[in-house]
Amino acid sequence: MTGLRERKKQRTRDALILAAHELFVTQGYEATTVDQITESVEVSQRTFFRYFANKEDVALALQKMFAERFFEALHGRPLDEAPMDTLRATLDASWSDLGAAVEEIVPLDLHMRMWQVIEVTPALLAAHLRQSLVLEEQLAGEIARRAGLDPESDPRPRVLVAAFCAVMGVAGRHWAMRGNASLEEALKVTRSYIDHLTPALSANWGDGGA
Amino acid sequence: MTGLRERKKQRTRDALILAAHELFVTQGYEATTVDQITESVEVSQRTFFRYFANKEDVALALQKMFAERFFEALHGRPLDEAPMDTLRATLDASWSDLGAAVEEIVPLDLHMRMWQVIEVTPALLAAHLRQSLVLEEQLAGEIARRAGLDPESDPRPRVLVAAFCAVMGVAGRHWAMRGNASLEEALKVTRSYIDHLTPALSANWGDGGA
DNA sequence: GAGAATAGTGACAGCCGCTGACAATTGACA
DNA sequence: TGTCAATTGTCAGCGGCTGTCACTATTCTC
Repeated sequence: MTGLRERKKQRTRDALILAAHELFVTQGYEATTVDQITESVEVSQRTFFRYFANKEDVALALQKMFAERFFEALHGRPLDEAPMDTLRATLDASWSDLGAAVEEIVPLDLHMRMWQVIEVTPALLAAHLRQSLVLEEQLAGEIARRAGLDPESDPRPRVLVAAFCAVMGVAGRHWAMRGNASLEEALKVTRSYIDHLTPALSANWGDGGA
Repeated sequence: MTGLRERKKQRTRDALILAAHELFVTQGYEATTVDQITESVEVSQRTFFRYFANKEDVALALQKMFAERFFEALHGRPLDEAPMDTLRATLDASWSDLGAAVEEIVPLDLHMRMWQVIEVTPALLAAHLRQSLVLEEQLAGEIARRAGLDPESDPRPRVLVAAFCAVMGVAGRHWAMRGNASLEEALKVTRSYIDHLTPALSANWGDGGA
């Protein structure tokens, strides 16, 4: 279906991601040099930087895939849902597809451990947060479009999406550090955290929420 | 009150921050080299890296000051406030003090323009987001402590603070790019965004919120 | 199916951020 | 004033990243 050239490119790209993940997870991100990655794939360093803008990029390639899929999944939702329900439903719907897509490039277990490396490595965490912010802005634009609002003037889409993504982030961090390394667990934690959002904003925390 | 040595250190540090800000704002962050900064202050490059862990650090020094002051101000709040009210009140209380503290190092106008540079420069935005996350975690710990909750097991403090900080971030970005360059305006925007949080989470957006 | 157009790669040189090590200088304090 | 400790400058060097150019591999065209 696709040309030989294209397939070759895809293969080196995937190989770079896989090799990088293995090295990052075993040695740590900072301790791994780009040269080590390229040596293990047998390409030149220059080639690496033709596939990835920088060293962070290869570490966050799968996270980026997540963002793209999530955004696409949002398009498919029916228009009569309330905004918050749309986000929640998109989460549920895109979750398992995502696992399969990841597995085609690196084993899921490796991906999970990479997630922890990201949380623990300042440079990666920073880049990851910025990437999440890009997704957030896309989501806000789409939510506004669906609701027929102008995303520039009406703050509600941005505010809602910001809160939603923030909670997703907290859940992700909690899961990466303390949960068990399964996708289902991650989804469960995330859903639970999102359900805590509205109650947490209310004045009194008298009842148990742990 | 303090020794000569201490004062000298403070002065070089402030001079570095000021020089860096001027260069970043006029030339852009990436286009400015550390050598340019140190030349304009007449210290060696090595000295620069003894004051700042990296180039990003000097650009975010004032943002860091903000975070520290905000966190300290949280301590002073009465314990009988609801968590959300505490955060809101801390915001109001610490705002103007902050302007004064900044002005001692760089002119407020320069600081405002630096804020825009941060939003526009990927590397700086990333570092800024990570720094904000550190503040977020501190705040969550303190909110949990005040409420007598275990921050590990109870998600509510983290969720509340995450949502609050996320909205503050959206407001800050909106103000930096589109608002006028005054502190009062920034506070006004931020307050307004926070007031939109709870309504934005509700199901229907029928009423006008712009 | 041969040759032209194009895409992808490797090799090399070089800038810049950042660090370790050691020597030189400067302020603190008796 | 002399000693000690803190601060700084100098130098060498690593690693991330980029521009350039020649070379190779594929796709396209006739």
